[in-house]
Amino acid sequence: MSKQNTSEYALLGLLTMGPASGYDLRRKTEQQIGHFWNESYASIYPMLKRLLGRGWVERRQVEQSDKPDKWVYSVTDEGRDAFRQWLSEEISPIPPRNILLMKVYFGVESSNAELVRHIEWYRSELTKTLGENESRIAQIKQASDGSSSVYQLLTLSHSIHETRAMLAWCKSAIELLSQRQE
Amino acid sequence: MSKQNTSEYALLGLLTMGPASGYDLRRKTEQQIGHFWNESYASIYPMLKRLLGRGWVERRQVEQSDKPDKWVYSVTDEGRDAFRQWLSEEISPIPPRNILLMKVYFGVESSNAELVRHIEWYRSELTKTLGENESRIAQIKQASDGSSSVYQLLTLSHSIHETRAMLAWCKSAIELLSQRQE
DNA sequence: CCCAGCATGTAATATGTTACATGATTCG
DNA sequence: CGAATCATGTAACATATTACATGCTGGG
Repeated sequence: MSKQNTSEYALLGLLTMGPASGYDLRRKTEQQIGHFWNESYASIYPMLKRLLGRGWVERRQVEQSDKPDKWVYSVTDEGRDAFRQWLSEEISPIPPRNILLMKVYFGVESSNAELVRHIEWYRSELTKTLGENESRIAQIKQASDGSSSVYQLLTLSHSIHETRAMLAWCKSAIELLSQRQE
Repeated sequence: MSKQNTSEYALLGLLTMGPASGYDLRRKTEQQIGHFWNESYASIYPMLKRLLGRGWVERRQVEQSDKPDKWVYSVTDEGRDAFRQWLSEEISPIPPRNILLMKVYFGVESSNAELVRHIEWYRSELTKTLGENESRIAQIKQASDGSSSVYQLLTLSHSIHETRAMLAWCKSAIELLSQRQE
């Protein structure tokens, strides 16, 4: 596993679920895998070009009367093989990066009021995330055929576990910092 | 806040706690803030150079009889001001990237046994992390003067909350995937 | 003498982000 | 006609990772 290229595999994975244009992929990355993977949109077209070059995807032009024409990409057999191969490979951990915790860590240089302000911002972000993920789960459960949605639900459940834990931490951190005299 | 440069502030922050050489910082980033921030070691020296250029740190050469000579860096007043300024700035969220969840999401292309294998690897990583963080907490509580360690403890508590939640998810995910026929 | 640890760096490569550039079509 | 959405891309910049390169010192 010399190179990661995880973002390329993200696109490839989305294409295993059905053909899509670059523009489609742009939204799908956000809506479908956005809660655990972010895509830099500017690199979607270059990545598709590379995938084409490797023969992992192919594209055909689709004319549309109501909208501009578009290129629709789909996975080739080699692409699907490569994707499955990647799925089976060992994962190398992504090191953490949390700016909030850095500001907390260096709290002696700051004030407790300032820290509480940051943590409250964090809490509001988390609350938003939690709501989004809970409504996604509800949506999937309604529209579910029952089988392939298990995996999506598992990823959402992961995010919810994580978010709830972070919210609990926020609560205790805010309480602690508010009580303390500086 | 045009640019982030959070890594530079990480170094600056560590230097507000006391002078250190590049080599020291290399270990400190790992041991002290490693659980929420990773540093690419290759960039420590270039970053220190930039911090020097801005007048945020200064350095003096320290001769050592038993070890090679070294440059010891310390924060200037301007550096401390810049750091405090940065501490007060609003945080912009770092988008998530979780390879395990990507492999779970595309589980239909894989097998449940393979997924379980990945999740078990993840669980072992988490267990290791949890142990490390718990022993760090124990260490700090022992050696504590009681005041400035609150912030370190808070960041560790965050990691522990997070890790425990992830472990709970692993358990339920493994149970679910093991039961299911494919 | 060799290895481990201390100490500082560079080069090459890969990856990611921001902003910009262009143009079609539909709807109000 | 102007705004919104669909659609594809590039250029410039910023950042990160891997591997390499060098040299000191102490201890086995």
